Amino acid sequence: MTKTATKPVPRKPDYEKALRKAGIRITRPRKIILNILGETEDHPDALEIFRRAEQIDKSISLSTVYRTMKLLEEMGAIHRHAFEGGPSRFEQAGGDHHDHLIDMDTGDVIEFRSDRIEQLQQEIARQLGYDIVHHRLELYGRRRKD
Amino acid sequence: MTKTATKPVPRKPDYEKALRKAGIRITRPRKIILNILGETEDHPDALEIFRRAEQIDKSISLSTVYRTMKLLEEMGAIHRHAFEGGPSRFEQAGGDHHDHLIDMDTGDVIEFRSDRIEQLQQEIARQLGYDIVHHRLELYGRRRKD
DNA sequence: TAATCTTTTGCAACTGAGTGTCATCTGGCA
DNA sequence: TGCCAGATGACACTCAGTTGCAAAAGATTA
Ligand SMILES: [Zn+2]
Ligand SMILES: [Zn+2]
Ligand SMILES: [Zn+2]
Ligand SMILES: [Zn+2]
Repeated sequence: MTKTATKPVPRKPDYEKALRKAGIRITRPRKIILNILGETEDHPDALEIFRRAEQIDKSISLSTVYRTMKLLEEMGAIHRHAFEGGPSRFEQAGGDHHDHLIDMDTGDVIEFRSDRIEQLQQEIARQLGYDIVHHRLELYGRRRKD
Repeated sequence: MTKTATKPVPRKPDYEKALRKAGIRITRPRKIILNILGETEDHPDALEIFRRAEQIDKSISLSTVYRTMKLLEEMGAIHRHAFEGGPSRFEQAGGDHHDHLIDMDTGDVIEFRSDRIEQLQQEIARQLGYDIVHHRLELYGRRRKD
Protein backbone atom coordinates (compact mmCIF):
# COMPACT_ATOMS: atom_id res chain seq x y z
CA MET A 1 0.00 0.00 0.00
CA THR A 2 1.30 3.41 -0.97
CA LYS A 3 1.21 6.10 1.65
CA THR A 4 -0.87 8.84 0.06
CA ALA A 5 -1.27 11.06 3.09
CA THR A 6 0.56 11.45 6.35
CA LYS A 7 -0.83 12.47 9.70
CA PRO A 8 0.72 15.80 10.72
CA VAL A 9 2.54 15.85 14.06
CA PRO A 10 1.20 18.04 16.88
CA ARG A 11 3.08 21.04 18.24
CA LYS A 12 2.97 23.37 21.19
CA PRO A 13 4.77 26.66 20.61
CA ASP A 14 4.79 29.48 23.16
CA TYR A 15 3.01 32.51 21.79
CA GLU A 16 3.19 34.67 24.91
CA LYS A 17 6.64 35.93 24.14
CA ALA A 18 5.67 36.51 20.50
CA LEU A 19 2.75 38.64 21.66
CA ARG A 20 4.93 40.53 24.11
CA LYS A 21 7.49 41.17 21.38
CA ALA A 22 4.75 42.57 19.13
CA GLY A 23 3.91 45.05 21.89
CA ILE A 24 0.67 43.30 22.75
CA ARG A 25 -0.31 43.01 26.38
CA ILE A 26 -0.56 39.63 28.02
CA THR A 27 -3.85 39.98 29.80
CA ARG A 28 -5.67 37.44 31.88
CA PRO A 29 -8.24 36.57 29.15
CA ARG A 30 -5.51 36.23 26.54
CA LYS A 31 -3.42 33.96 28.74
CA ILE A 32 -6.43 31.75 29.34
CA ILE A 33 -7.36 31.55 25.67
CA LEU A 34 -3.80 30.82 24.61
CA ASN A 35 -3.61 28.04 27.16
CA ILE A 36 -6.85 26.52 25.94
CA LEU A 37 -5.60 26.58 22.36
CA GLY A 38 -2.25 25.16 23.39
CA GLU A 39 -3.79 22.26 25.24
CA THR A 40 -6.57 21.18 22.90
CA GLU A 41 -6.24 18.61 20.17
CA ASP A 42 -9.50 19.52 18.47
CA HIS A 43 -10.80 22.53 16.50
CA PRO A 44 -13.13 24.43 18.86
CA ASP A 45 -15.32 27.36 17.84
CA ALA A 46 -15.47 30.70 19.68
CA LEU A 47 -18.38 29.66 21.86
CA GLU A 48 -16.66 26.45 22.88
CA ILE A 49 -13.49 28.37 23.73
CA PHE A 50 -15.62 30.79 25.72
CA ARG A 51 -17.19 27.94 27.66
CA ARG A 52 -13.83 26.43 28.47
CA ALA A 53 -12.48 29.84 29.47
CA GLU A 54 -15.44 30.45 31.78
CA GLN A 55 -14.43 27.40 33.82
CA ILE A 56 -11.17 29.15 34.60
CA ASP A 57 -12.39 32.74 34.92
CA LYS A 58 -16.10 33.32 35.29
CA SER A 59 -15.77 37.00 34.30
CA ILE A 60 -14.49 36.48 30.77
CA SER A 61 -16.78 37.74 28.00
CA LEU A 62 -17.64 36.27 24.63
CA SER A 63 -16.71 39.53 22.86
CA THR A 64 -13.23 39.21 24.24
CA VAL A 65 -12.99 35.69 22.90
CA TYR A 66 -14.03 36.92 19.43
CA ARG A 67 -11.62 39.86 19.64
CA THR A 68 -8.79 37.64 20.77
CA MET A 69 -9.38 35.10 18.02
CA LYS A 70 -9.23 37.91 15.49
CA LEU A 71 -6.06 39.31 16.99
CA LEU A 72 -4.35 35.93 17.11
CA GLU A 73 -5.40 35.20 13.56
CA GLU A 74 -3.95 38.49 12.31
CA MET A 75 -0.74 37.72 14.16
CA GLY A 76 -0.59 34.35 12.49
CA ALA A 77 -0.76 32.56 15.83
CA ILE A 78 -3.90 30.63 14.95
CA HIS A 79 -5.78 29.44 11.88
CA ARG A 80 -9.47 30.01 11.34
CA HIS A 81 -11.48 27.32 9.51
CA ALA A 82 -14.94 28.09 8.21
CA PHE A 83 -16.18 24.55 7.76
CA GLU A 84 -19.57 24.40 6.14
CA GLY A 85 -22.75 24.90 8.08
CA GLY A 86 -21.18 26.17 11.27
CA PRO A 87 -19.25 28.96 12.96
CA SER A 88 -15.50 29.41 12.52
CA ARG A 89 -13.35 26.88 14.29
CA PHE A 90 -9.80 27.52 15.39
CA GLU A 91 -6.50 25.81 15.96
CA GLN A 92 -3.04 26.93 16.92
CA ALA A 93 -0.75 27.68 14.01
CA GLY A 94 2.89 26.75 14.07
CA GLY A 95 2.53 23.10 13.14
CA ASP A 96 2.98 21.67 9.68
CA HIS A 97 0.41 22.65 7.10
CA HIS A 98 -2.40 20.16 6.79
CA ASP A 99 -5.89 19.87 5.41
CA HIS A 100 -9.04 18.46 6.97
CA LEU A 101 -11.55 15.68 6.61
CA ILE A 102 -14.79 16.41 8.43
CA ASP A 103 -16.89 13.54 9.74
CA MET A 104 -20.39 14.57 8.72
CA ASP A 105 -22.01 12.45 11.42
CA THR A 106 -19.95 13.46 14.43
CA GLY A 107 -18.38 16.75 13.36
CA ASP A 108 -14.96 15.30 14.13
CA VAL A 109 -12.08 16.83 12.23
CA ILE A 110 -9.32 14.59 10.97
CA GLU A 111 -6.09 16.13 9.79
CA PHE A 112 -4.07 14.90 6.85
CA ARG A 113 -1.37 16.11 4.57
CA SER A 114 -0.61 15.20 0.98
CA ASP A 115 2.53 16.67 -0.49
CA ARG A 116 1.39 15.47 -3.88
CA ILE A 117 -1.83 17.48 -3.69
CA GLU A 118 0.01 20.55 -2.45
CA GLN A 119 2.37 20.26 -5.39
CA LEU A 120 -0.44 19.78 -7.90
CA GLN A 121 -2.16 22.90 -6.59
CA GLN A 122 1.00 24.89 -7.26
CA GLU A 123 1.20 23.54 -10.79
CA ILE A 124 -2.43 24.36 -11.50
CA ALA A 125 -2.10 27.90 -10.21
CA ARG A 126 1.06 28.46 -12.20
CA GLN A 127 -0.59 27.23 -15.38
CA LEU A 128 -3.47 29.61 -14.79
CA GLY A 129 -1.04 32.47 -14.23
CA TYR A 130 -1.53 32.79 -10.49
CA ASP A 131 0.46 32.64 -7.27
CA ILE A 132 -1.38 30.87 -4.47
CA VAL A 133 -1.63 32.90 -1.27
CA HIS A 134 -3.45 30.18 0.58
CA HIS A 135 -5.96 27.46 -0.06
CA ARG A 136 -8.68 25.41 1.48
CA LEU A 137 -9.12 21.70 1.02
CA GLU A 138 -11.86 20.02 2.99
CA LEU A 139 -13.21 16.53 2.55
CA TYR A 140 -16.69 15.89 3.92
CA GLY A 141 -17.41 12.25 4.48
CA ARG A 142 -18.78 9.41 6.52
CA ARG A 143 -17.00 6.55 8.17
CA ARG A 144 -16.91 3.60 5.80
CA LYS A 145 -18.92 0.72 7.23
CA ASP A 146 -17.52 -2.53 5.96
CA MET B 1 4.51 21.04 -20.53
CA THR B 2 2.24 18.56 -18.80
CA LYS B 3 -1.43 19.42 -18.59
CA THR B 4 -2.16 19.37 -14.88
CA ALA B 5 -5.65 20.85 -15.00
CA THR B 6 -8.31 21.23 -17.65
CA LYS B 7 -10.91 23.97 -17.98
CA PRO B 8 -14.38 22.44 -17.56
CA VAL B 9 -16.85 22.97 -20.40
CA PRO B 10 -20.05 24.97 -19.81
CA ARG B 11 -23.54 23.44 -19.93
CA LYS B 12 -27.15 24.50 -20.01
CA PRO B 13 -29.63 21.88 -18.77
CA ASP B 14 -33.35 22.51 -18.45
CA TYR B 15 -34.45 22.31 -14.84
CA GLU B 16 -38.06 23.36 -15.31
CA LYS B 17 -39.19 19.87 -16.18
CA ALA B 18 -37.17 18.44 -13.32
CA LEU B 19 -38.94 20.80 -10.92
CA ARG B 20 -42.32 19.94 -12.37
CA LYS B 21 -41.57 16.25 -12.04
CA ALA B 22 -40.65 16.75 -8.39
CA GLY B 23 -44.09 18.30 -7.88
CA ILE B 24 -42.68 21.78 -7.46
CA ARG B 25 -44.55 24.67 -9.01
CA ILE B 26 -42.98 26.68 -11.76
CA THR B 27 -43.71 30.17 -10.58
CA ARG B 28 -42.74 33.46 -12.15
CA PRO B 29 -39.88 34.16 -9.68
CA ARG B 30 -38.51 30.64 -10.10
CA LYS B 31 -38.57 30.89 -13.88
CA ILE B 32 -36.70 34.17 -13.74
CA ILE B 33 -34.08 32.88 -11.32
CA LEU B 34 -33.53 29.70 -13.32
CA ASN B 35 -33.06 31.75 -16.47
CA ILE B 36 -30.53 34.01 -14.77
CA LEU B 37 -28.56 31.00 -13.57
CA GLY B 38 -28.78 29.37 -16.98
CA GLU B 39 -27.44 32.43 -18.76
CA THR B 40 -24.63 33.54 -16.49
CA GLU B 41 -21.03 32.43 -16.74
CA ASP B 42 -20.04 33.74 -13.31
CA HIS B 43 -20.82 32.80 -9.71
CA PRO B 44 -23.29 35.44 -8.44
CA ASP B 45 -24.46 35.76 -4.84
CA ALA B 46 -28.11 36.00 -3.76
CA LEU B 47 -28.12 39.79 -3.79
CA GLU B 48 -26.67 39.91 -7.28
CA ILE B 49 -29.26 37.41 -8.50
CA PHE B 50 -31.93 39.53 -6.84
CA ARG B 51 -30.67 42.65 -8.64
CA ARG B 52 -30.69 40.88 -11.99
CA ALA B 53 -34.14 39.48 -11.30
CA GLU B 54 -35.48 42.94 -10.40
CA GLN B 55 -34.64 44.13 -13.92
CA ILE B 56 -37.10 41.57 -15.24
CA ASP B 57 -39.77 41.72 -12.55
CA LYS B 58 -39.73 44.66 -10.18
CA SER B 59 -41.95 42.87 -7.65
CA ILE B 60 -39.62 39.98 -6.82
CA SER B 61 -38.37 39.84 -3.23
CA LEU B 62 -35.00 38.99 -1.78
CA SER B 63 -36.51 36.37 0.54
CA THR B 64 -37.82 34.55 -2.47
CA VAL B 65 -34.37 34.55 -3.98
CA TYR B 66 -32.95 33.05 -0.78
CA ARG B 67 -35.77 30.51 -0.59
CA THR B 68 -35.33 29.56 -4.22
CA MET B 69 -31.58 29.13 -3.91
CA LYS B 70 -32.14 26.82 -0.97
CA LEU B 71 -34.76 24.83 -2.85
CA LEU B 72 -32.62 24.49 -5.96
CA GLU B 73 -29.64 23.49 -3.86
CA GLU B 74 -31.64 20.76 -2.12
CA MET B 75 -32.83 19.53 -5.51
CA GLY B 76 -29.26 19.40 -6.71
CA ALA B 77 -29.95 21.92 -9.45
CA ILE B 78 -27.34 24.37 -8.24
CA HIS B 79 -24.16 24.40 -6.18
CA ARG B 80 -23.55 26.79 -3.32
CA HIS B 81 -20.02 28.03 -2.71
CA ALA B 82 -19.15 29.74 0.55
CA PHE B 83 -15.93 31.40 -0.54
CA GLU B 84 -14.18 33.12 2.30
CA GLY B 85 -15.13 36.57 3.48
CA GLY B 86 -18.36 36.87 1.54
CA PRO B 87 -21.90 35.59 1.12
CA SER B 88 -22.67 32.30 -0.65
CA ARG B 89 -22.27 32.33 -4.40
CA PHE B 90 -24.12 30.03 -6.76
CA GLU B 91 -23.82 28.27 -10.06
CA GLN B 92 -25.93 25.84 -12.02
CA ALA B 93 -25.13 22.20 -11.40
CA GLY B 94 -25.14 19.66 -14.17
CA GLY B 95 -21.76 20.41 -15.65
CA ASP B 96 -18.59 18.51 -14.93
CA HIS B 97 -17.27 18.73 -11.40
CA HIS B 98 -14.64 21.39 -10.97
CA ASP B 99 -12.89 23.36 -8.27
CA HIS B 100 -12.17 27.07 -8.02
CA LEU B 101 -9.34 29.54 -7.92
CA ILE B 102 -10.39 32.89 -6.51
CA ASP B 103 -8.57 36.02 -7.62
CA MET B 104 -8.06 37.86 -4.34
CA ASP B 105 -7.77 41.24 -6.05
CA THR B 106 -10.79 41.12 -8.34
CA GLY B 107 -12.97 38.42 -6.79
CA ASP B 108 -12.99 36.62 -10.14
CA VAL B 109 -13.56 32.90 -9.96
CA ILE B 110 -11.60 30.62 -12.27
CA GLU B 111 -12.69 27.04 -12.69
CA PHE B 112 -10.33 24.12 -13.05
CA ARG B 113 -10.36 20.41 -12.76
CA SER B 114 -7.62 17.99 -11.84
CA ASP B 115 -8.43 14.32 -12.10
CA ARG B 116 -5.21 13.57 -10.28
CA ILE B 117 -6.28 15.62 -7.24
CA GLU B 118 -9.75 14.08 -7.25
CA GLN B 119 -8.19 10.64 -7.28
CA LEU B 120 -5.75 11.47 -4.47
CA GLN B 121 -8.62 12.70 -2.34
CA GLN B 122 -10.34 9.37 -2.76
CA GLU B 123 -7.21 7.52 -1.75
CA ILE B 124 -6.71 9.67 1.32
CA ALA B 125 -10.29 9.22 2.48
CA ARG B 126 -10.10 5.49 1.94
CA GLN B 127 -6.91 5.24 3.95
CA LEU B 128 -8.56 7.17 6.77
CA GLY B 129 -11.58 4.85 6.65
CA TYR B 130 -14.01 7.30 5.13
CA ASP B 131 -16.23 7.71 2.08
CA ILE B 132 -16.21 11.23 0.67
CA VAL B 133 -19.67 12.74 0.27
CA HIS B 134 -18.33 15.94 -1.20
CA HIS B 135 -15.36 18.21 -0.87
CA ARG B 136 -14.21 21.75 -1.23
CA LEU B 137 -10.99 22.82 -2.89
CA GLU B 138 -10.39 26.53 -3.24
CA LEU B 139 -7.18 28.23 -4.22
CA TYR B 140 -6.88 31.87 -3.22
CA GLY B 141 -4.27 33.72 -5.21
CA ARG B 142 -3.08 36.73 -7.12
CA ARG B 143 -2.22 37.08 -10.77
CA ARG B 144 1.48 36.44 -11.26
CA LYS B 145 3.18 39.61 -12.45
CA ASP B 146 6.20 38.66 -14.53
C1' DT C 1 -63.69 29.38 -17.80
C1' DA C 2 -64.37 29.53 -12.76
C1' DA C 3 -64.00 27.12 -8.29
C1' DT C 4 -61.04 24.95 -5.43
C1' DC C 5 -57.06 23.68 -2.94
C1' DT C 6 -52.43 23.92 -2.05
C1' DT C 7 -48.08 26.06 -2.56
C1' DT C 8 -45.63 30.17 -2.91
C1' DT C 9 -44.97 34.97 -2.32
C1' DG C 10 -43.83 39.60 -0.21
C1' DC C 11 -43.25 41.62 3.86
C1' DA C 12 -41.54 42.15 8.28
C1' DA C 13 -39.91 40.26 12.34
C1' DC C 14 -36.43 37.25 13.78
C1' DT C 15 -31.82 34.56 14.33
C1' DG C 16 -26.81 33.63 14.83
C1' DA C 17 -22.20 34.90 14.25
C1' DG C 18 -19.50 38.37 14.60
C1' DT C 19 -18.21 43.71 15.06
C1' DG C 20 -18.34 48.46 16.99
C1' DT C 21 -18.97 51.76 20.82
C1' DC C 22 -17.91 53.32 25.09
C1' DA C 23 -17.25 53.84 30.03
C1' DT C 24 -14.49 51.38 33.09
C1' DC C 25 -10.54 48.63 34.25
C1' DT C 26 -5.69 46.99 34.19
C1' DG C 27 -0.91 45.53 32.59
C1' DG C 28 3.47 47.41 32.02
C1' DC C 29 6.40 50.71 33.35
C1' DA C 30 8.32 54.71 36.09
C1' DT D 1 2.35 53.41 44.06
C1' DG D 2 0.72 56.24 40.17
C1' DC D 3 0.09 56.77 35.60
C1' DC D 4 -2.25 55.93 31.10
C1' DA D 5 -2.65 53.65 26.50
C1' DG D 6 -4.50 49.54 25.56
C1' DA D 7 -7.88 46.01 26.87
C1' DT D 8 -12.22 44.60 28.86
C1' DG D 9 -17.36 43.62 29.64
C1' DA D 10 -21.77 45.06 28.39
C1' DC D 11 -24.67 45.79 24.91
C1' DA D 12 -26.14 47.96 20.56
C1' DC D 13 -25.58 46.97 16.02
C1' DT D 14 -24.60 44.67 11.33
C1' DC D 15 -25.02 41.24 7.86
C1' DA D 16 -26.58 37.01 5.67
C1' DG D 17 -29.99 34.24 5.90
C1' DT D 18 -34.60 32.19 7.94
C1' DT D 19 -39.33 32.16 9.53
C1' DG D 20 -44.36 33.37 10.35
C1' DC D 21 -48.20 34.90 8.25
C1' DA D 22 -51.91 36.86 5.37
C1' DA D 23 -52.49 37.55 0.60
C1' DA D 24 -51.57 35.88 -4.14
C1' DA D 25 -51.08 32.60 -7.66
C1' DG D 26 -50.05 27.76 -9.60
C1' DA D 27 -52.16 23.36 -10.66
C1' DT D 28 -56.22 20.56 -10.90
C1' DT D 29 -60.95 19.73 -11.51
C1' DA D 30 -65.65 20.78 -12.87
ZN1 LIG E 1 -3.24 21.95 1.86
ZN1 LIG F 1 -6.19 21.22 11.79
ZN1 LIG G 1 -12.83 18.70 -6.78
ZN1 LIG H 1 -17.80 26.91 -10.74
